[in-house]
Amino acid sequence: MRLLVARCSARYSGRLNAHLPLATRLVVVKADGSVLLHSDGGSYKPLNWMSPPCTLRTEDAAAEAAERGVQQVWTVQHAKSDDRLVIEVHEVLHDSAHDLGVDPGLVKDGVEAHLQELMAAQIDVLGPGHTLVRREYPTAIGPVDILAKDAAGATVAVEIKRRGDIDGVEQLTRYLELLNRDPLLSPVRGVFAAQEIKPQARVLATDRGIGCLVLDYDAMRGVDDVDSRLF
Amino acid sequence: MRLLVARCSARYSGRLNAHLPLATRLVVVKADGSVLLHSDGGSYKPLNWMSPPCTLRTEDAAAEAAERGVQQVWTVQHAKSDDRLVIEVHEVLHDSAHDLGVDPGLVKDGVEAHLQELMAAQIDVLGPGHTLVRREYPTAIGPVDILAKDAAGATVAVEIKRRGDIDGVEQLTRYLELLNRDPLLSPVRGVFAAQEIKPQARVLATDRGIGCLVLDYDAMRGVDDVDSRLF
DNA sequence: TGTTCAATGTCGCAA
DNA sequence: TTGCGACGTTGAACA
Repeated sequence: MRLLVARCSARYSGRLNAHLPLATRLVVVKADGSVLLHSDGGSYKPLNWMSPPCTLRTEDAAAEAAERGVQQVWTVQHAKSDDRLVIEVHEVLHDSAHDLGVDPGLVKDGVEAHLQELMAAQIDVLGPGHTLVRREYPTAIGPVDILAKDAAGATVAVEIKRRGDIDGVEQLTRYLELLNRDPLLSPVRGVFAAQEIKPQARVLATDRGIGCLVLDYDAMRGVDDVDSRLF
Repeated sequence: MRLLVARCSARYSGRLNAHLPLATRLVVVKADGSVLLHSDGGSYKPLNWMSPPCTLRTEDAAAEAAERGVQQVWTVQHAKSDDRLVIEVHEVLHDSAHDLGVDPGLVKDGVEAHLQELMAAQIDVLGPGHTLVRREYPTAIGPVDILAKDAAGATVAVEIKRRGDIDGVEQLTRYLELLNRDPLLSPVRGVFAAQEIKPQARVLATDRGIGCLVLDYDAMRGVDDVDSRLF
């Protein structure tokens, strides 16, 4: 990994065109040739970058550029597309290289799949008398998160999201349309369940006769913990 | 901005829990207190990070941690949430600080807004005789990108995307359904316009009687440049 | 300040 | 490889 702190300007062309005026920035060159251009603020997203696979070519500035104060020109060319990042280095304030080795990677502990597990285990959050048919009920266009029966024996299809927006309602709508073609299941009622449901999504769901259910993750996990202790 | 290259492990807790095993990494501390943890590969996304506003506390390792080889413990606490990143520094290989100043920021060109401008100015890409009604035509569920009339005076609703996938077709379908309820506009025809249209999106659009239009950004910009020179 | 939508999104999984 | 959905999404525009 090479770290450069330098006054520089940059130009990206590829999926869009973008330009960075002259300023002091951090340039990170990773072992795979990828390049990040960071300012001293903002978030983790660089001002500009090039993703691997790509190649970096560094060269002294041509006469024309040197007159504008450019010392070096770094060209980062993507290997599989026309994406290109050109950095004009005006002044180097720091330059160092480091051998980092391979990273073992991040170990995550997710929330997303957990909601589905918890809901399957506590299917009565749908209302008294509900029973689980199965999780990930397969259909031609993908698995329905949860299929259940209500107290009256009618089928209920549940789509679970952490954040419930309009896309999730569309997804559930497609499932319902398909499921309702099956005479063994029809009529199938839809429930859109999420930790948070956006107003527009709620309106759309309601308009289509789909129920909305806000899930309390902490409460459900709490119940689950109690269960865990009992067994 | 402080740059640290160090053997370290890290633990994040907040919206999820995650752990980074001991390895050599780059730690970037920005002027606003935000922290990035980068490995020597992957994309521009750090392995772990803390976004501003947050505060960094660095301290020498307690006896218990020192026995595990830890020299320093860096705790990055988010100011407005419980998000926390704890870095255990085992060995410092590089440590430097740099004054970068404020960045003038990135200038972009070629995003969806540009496409919409260009298309409004060159509405005849829809076909001869088309006229613009207005951009961002408001409806109850959000603005339609472009509303136009064709040569015969019939209404055309256009949804513009940089990359056209299935979501954009769904969006346009919702607009069309709504617009067609308006007797003053109905019947409204739909056109899905994008620089690139995914095959699945094209199939879905065609199935719903929605036209597909692939936009050549460079060509449209070229025409626009010519116009700019003329007036 | 909150909501909505685009993004050079990126990332991971499965068909 | 491609499609598809989630993301500690981030970021910007707008109400």
